[in-house]
Amino acid sequence: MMENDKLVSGCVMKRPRERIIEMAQLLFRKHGIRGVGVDTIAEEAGTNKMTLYRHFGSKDELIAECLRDTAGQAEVFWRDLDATYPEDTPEDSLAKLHQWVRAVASYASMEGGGCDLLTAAFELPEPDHPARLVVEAFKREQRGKLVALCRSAGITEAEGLADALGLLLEGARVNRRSVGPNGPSAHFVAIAEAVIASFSAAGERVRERELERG
Amino acid sequence: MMENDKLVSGCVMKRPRERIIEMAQLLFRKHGIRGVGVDTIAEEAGTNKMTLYRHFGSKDELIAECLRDTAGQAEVFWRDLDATYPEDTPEDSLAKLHQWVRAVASYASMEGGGCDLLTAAFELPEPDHPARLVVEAFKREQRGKLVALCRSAGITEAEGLADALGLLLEGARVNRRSVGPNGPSAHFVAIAEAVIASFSAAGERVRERELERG
DNA sequence: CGCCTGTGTTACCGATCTGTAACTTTACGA
DNA sequence: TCGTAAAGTTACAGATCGGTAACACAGGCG
Repeated sequence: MMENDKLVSGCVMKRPRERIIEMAQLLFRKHGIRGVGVDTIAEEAGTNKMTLYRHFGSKDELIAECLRDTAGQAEVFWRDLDATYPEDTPEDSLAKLHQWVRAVASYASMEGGGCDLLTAAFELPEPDHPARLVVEAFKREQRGKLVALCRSAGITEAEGLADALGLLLEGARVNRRSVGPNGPSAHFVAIAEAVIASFSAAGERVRERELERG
Repeated sequence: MMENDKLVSGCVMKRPRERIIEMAQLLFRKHGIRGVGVDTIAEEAGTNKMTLYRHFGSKDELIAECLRDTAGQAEVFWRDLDATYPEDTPEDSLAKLHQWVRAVASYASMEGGGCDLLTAAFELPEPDHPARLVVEAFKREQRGKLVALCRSAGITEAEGLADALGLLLEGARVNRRSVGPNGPSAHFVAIAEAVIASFSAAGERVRERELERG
């Protein structure tokens, strides 16, 4: 029983705020953000519209809060990755990079795994929507972490490889959304491995050339 | 003056059907598909709701028609490409592949270039929506053409390269939508070239090995 | 001239949307 | 036991949504 849970008539139940966020995330994934109203969210969460508005103020703020919650799951993701490969040696970091590929692939192949922020970016075109700030900040942060991982793995063009992997991952997500899980996105791991290999080989060639020169 | 234009009080004007489609595409890009109503579309197109419904029957059908129109532009794209590189030799096909990269990059960097179908896939989650059929068919068709191009360019793993390029392109589009045109998507051409090079080199290595063996 | 097709106009339907007001009930802690 | 804060209830406002009915009007063509 967690900190913010409550006992209602003998039944353990999370508090309304959490129930609303979880149900909103679920319904947003199922029907789209604009495809579900606050009334439905509140009812399905086992509460009512007034409580929802007392907690979040507006639907837009609820959306932003849902995205912040989703983005927070990425921290667990990186913590797990750091726990598996705690060393900072180039060899361990390269293994960690390969593990990153497998992990994001398995996460992205889950039901709506990691698509929430992309969906928001597409469904809410208004440039000053509170949700867009969350999306932008998250994307930049993830790119930074991936660049750092590539760099400590000894990749010379760390930013190039990180961007390549980032685009491939987002492409895999969106492609899965378009043509289903059996399309090109199914080969994400193989493609990503090939790209990593080519960037590693490029670094090797540079190093060999430097050795030749003296 | 085109076939379907009309002279109204001395002014050349396209017919309502075309005006509605063009204005709908524009407004869908600006406010999202669910973010704009049929009333607004009709008014902004200089006509009225009844005419819209007489032509398209429903908003969903209008959406599908808009996507079919957008998808049709890809045919012009490939025709231009074929016109520039009419030969089928591996050398010309490889040059054509590089030209494909540059062309889709410049197309994707245009205002909402090629994002309409992705937006629809994200905004319309219902699996039997008429728009989803258009999206799926289009994606498969484009992949087929790209695979064929890679193959005639002498790439051994034609499908692998085609999928890699496809995912990169879709990733670039969606990334641009998330963090703007100055993010990782700005390096799409460089990344795509690197990937092509690595797939070409892989083929070279295979061929060298076969030569060594006999 | 009369016909016909395409288009414009107005009014309307029922449903749903975000958001608010006022009030009642519940739970928990001092 | 009483006070307080969170949560539930009901009703409603104002707007917008997709979609339809009925009718007026226009131009082209025989």
